[in-house]
Formats: sequence, structure tokens, C-alpha cells
Amino acid sequence: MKGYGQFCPVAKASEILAERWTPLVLRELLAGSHRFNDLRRGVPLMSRSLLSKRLRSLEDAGVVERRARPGLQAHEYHLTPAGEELRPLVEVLGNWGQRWVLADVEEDDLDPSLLMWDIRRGVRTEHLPEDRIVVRFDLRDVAGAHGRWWLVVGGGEIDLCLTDPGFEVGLHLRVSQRTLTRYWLGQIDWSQALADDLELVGPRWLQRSIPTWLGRSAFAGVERPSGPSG
Amino acid sequence: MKGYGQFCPVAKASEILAERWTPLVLRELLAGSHRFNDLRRGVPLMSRSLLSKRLRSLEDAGVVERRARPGLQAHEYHLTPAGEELRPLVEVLGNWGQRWVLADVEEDDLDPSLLMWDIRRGVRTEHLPEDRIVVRFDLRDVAGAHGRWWLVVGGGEIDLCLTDPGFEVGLHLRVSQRTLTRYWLGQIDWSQALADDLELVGPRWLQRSIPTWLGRSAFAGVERPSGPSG
DNA sequence: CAGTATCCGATGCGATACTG
DNA sequence: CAGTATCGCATCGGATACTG
Repeated sequence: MKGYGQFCPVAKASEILAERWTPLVLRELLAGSHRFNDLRRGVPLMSRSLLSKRLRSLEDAGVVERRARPGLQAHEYHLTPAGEELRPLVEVLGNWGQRWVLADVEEDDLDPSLLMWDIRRGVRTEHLPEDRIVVRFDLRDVAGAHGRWWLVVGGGEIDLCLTDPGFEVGLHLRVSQRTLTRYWLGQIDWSQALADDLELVGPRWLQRSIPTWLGRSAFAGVERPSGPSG
Repeated sequence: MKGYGQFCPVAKASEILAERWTPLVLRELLAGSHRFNDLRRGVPLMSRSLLSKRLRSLEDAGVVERRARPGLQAHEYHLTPAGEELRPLVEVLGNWGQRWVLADVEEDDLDPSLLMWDIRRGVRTEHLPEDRIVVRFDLRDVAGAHGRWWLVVGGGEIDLCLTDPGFEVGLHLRVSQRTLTRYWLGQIDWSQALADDLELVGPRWLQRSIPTWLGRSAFAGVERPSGPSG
């Protein structure tokens, strides 16, 4: 049996949406990913076959539209109007998760690639300095290739590299992935991150500017129940 | 693997909420069911073991509180503050389902018990006549025991019976379960139901009053995309 | 009534290999 | 790159039986 055998709108919506991975795929689509491998980057633990299958189900459900890319046999995945209207759902999920679930970040949920990809996507281009800056991130507790990143920003351009792009590094961050994740999520502020284990090396003015253009999660501002007025 | 391995609030919330049956269990709790078998009535196709298991998971997640009932070894299930804050989630799901999924009611989703139970719960007591009235429903296309119902309303009392309670029947409805379901869901109005296959037998004033106190789904008023301004 | 324990079949899903 | 097909296991979940 697939459905719930109920005419209730909550049940009919849940048949489509309350499946494993589906809300995360929607989150990625709503965040603006359209290509298969871009979507994959947002859900790295999901297998290709399953992502393919889910996209197909969502297409059948009228949530996703698959557009062929001319020449190639690849596609682009876009939300239909019905899919766009799922933004409130993902927001409500995220707000609730931020308020009630993320008491502490579990070790299993840390993922340096996901974090850096989010950071890249969240850079506030409107607050960037004019000139190009290379920011090096050293995630001190991450061994191997995923422990060093170069973020190239400025001049309307944002790039994230796992290998040294060669330009001079303007600012160098050394921080544990936990602290950077907690800052990203809004659990601690910049000064608390500095107090924990964030170290900055570089010109004073750059150290000052970075929190203005380094974004945070869309849910960073959600008030927690144990907070001031909760 | 159980979780999604992501620190994202959407992912953490989905680990708890985007599981099979879970949104429907939440719907029932939000609708005010607290006892195991009351919950079951709202999700009749869910097995007891699974409902038990889900309630346990929700308890572990801090969404449900299980209270022992003194003397008995039974419990009452109540939403915690975190659980109460899931009301917007269920509303968003229902709104979206109403707008985009319920194009037509599928045969598999019809369920006379669920429908009559919903109707019972939705009776607008504040619009009821003073005196007790017995309304008999004949679901003409439902064979067997679930095709005849007696709704006893009035004087602050609402009862739903599958067997003749013995009182004099004040109003008699004959209608297909599809038409009654479509009215309940807001897909057709009362006059359209009468035009389809709804027949009423009883005093004129009672025929007039019934649509004022017979409620409809909480999502009946949600505008459909193909509607006037969509 | 109000569940819990056990069994076992369905299927969900990841791994791998393959294709244009 | 952008997926799809196949295989096999692990888990989910329904049926049944059992308990206080």
C-alpha cells in the first residue's frame, strides 16, 4: 500500500511530501539548484538512484518540471507553481527544527563540504568589498582534503575551491568545524566564535568586514524557546 | 542509517516529522484526540503496533508527552509545547493538499467511517437547534453496516451511532459517500450536493437548518488554483 | 481496553555497474 | 556529465498472538 486511504488534504499532501529525503530535495530546489549534481551536493548522503527516483515522483506529483537541456541528454529541474508554493512548508519545518531540535550540533551532523557550500551560497554579495579577496578556511579538526578551503569573493564573483587557486590569501581563518557550524546556525555570534576557537590572520579592516558579508543560515534568527522571551 | 547527516534545521525537523503516518498522527493529536483508540480511529489503516511505535518516537523527540491514567495501565497522549507548535506545519500541509492534490476524490480514499467521524467532530454546536434531533444518514453506495448512521445532536450533546438509537428520526439524508465527502471537503456546495444525489426527507425548516450546523473540513475554504482568481 | 512482542513478507534504498 | 538498471540486504511495517 502506498497512500493513506484518506480523503483528508493533510493525508494527500503527506503522501507526496512526507517521504524520506523529499523535504531536503525541495529545500535544494527552493534554494535555486536545478541540475542533478547541484542537487546532489545538497544531499550528499542520498544515492543517485534514489534522487533520480524522487525527482521522478515529484514530477508525477506535479511539483517538479523536468526540462531537457538542448543537445545534451541532461535535464534541468524546476519547481512548478505547486512546487513553489511549498516554500512555506520548508520554512515552517526549518523554523521548528531551529527552535526545538538543534539544541546542540551532533557530531554525525557535521559536514565540512555542506557547511562550506552553504557559506558560499550565503555570501552577501551586496556587502562585499570592491576588490577580489581570497579567504582561506582551515577547519582545524578536519583531516585530509576537506579541511582546507579557499573562498574567492569580490567583484561580483564567488568561488569555492579545495585547492589553492594561486592568488594571494587576504584573510586566513582557523576554526573548528563545530564552531563555524554553530556560528552559521546562529547558535553563537561572531564574538563568541572568536572566544571559542576562531582565529583570524590578516589585515584588521578585513577581520572587521568579514562578519558583514559572511552570511548565516536562513534560520539563524529564529528565537529559541529557552531564549529571552521564551 | 537513520538521520540525514546534516546540521540543517530542515533536515533535523524532517528526521522527526517526515516519516510515514507521522503527520496524520500529529493531525489527530492537534484535533484533540488523546487516547490510543481515539487516535486509531483517525488513522484506521495504521496498525496498532506502528501507532504505538510512532507515539514512542514522538515522545523521544519531545513532541508528545505520555501521561499515565491513574488506576489503569492506559495512558493519555498530549502534545508538548514543541508539539503544539507543529500546528502551522499541519495547516500548511493541509492548505497545500487542498489547493493542489485534491483535484478529485479517488475511490481508494473514500472512507465512510472517517467521513462520519469527521462530520461528528465538525458539528457546530453553537448553531444547533434547542431540541434534540436525530439525523439519519444513508450512504446509498455503501453496503453493509457502515452505510447507515444516526447522528444525535442538540442540547449540547452529539452522538454518532451505527445502530438505531430508538429516537424518532427528524431528518433523513440519502446521499452517496462521494457527494457527501466532496461537500465536506469544500469541493461542492450544498446546492450542488442536492443537484448531484443528495436527498432530504423531513420538515422544511430542518432541511433549511442543516447546512448551518453541519460543518465542513477546516480546509474547505482554501482557494483552488483553477478558481476565480487563481 | 490499551497496548506490547514476535514473526515474516514487502519495499525502500544503497552499491555497483552500465549507457549516451 | 547525467543519469538508469540491476541486485541484494536491511529496515519498515502489517498480522497475529499475547498480557495486565
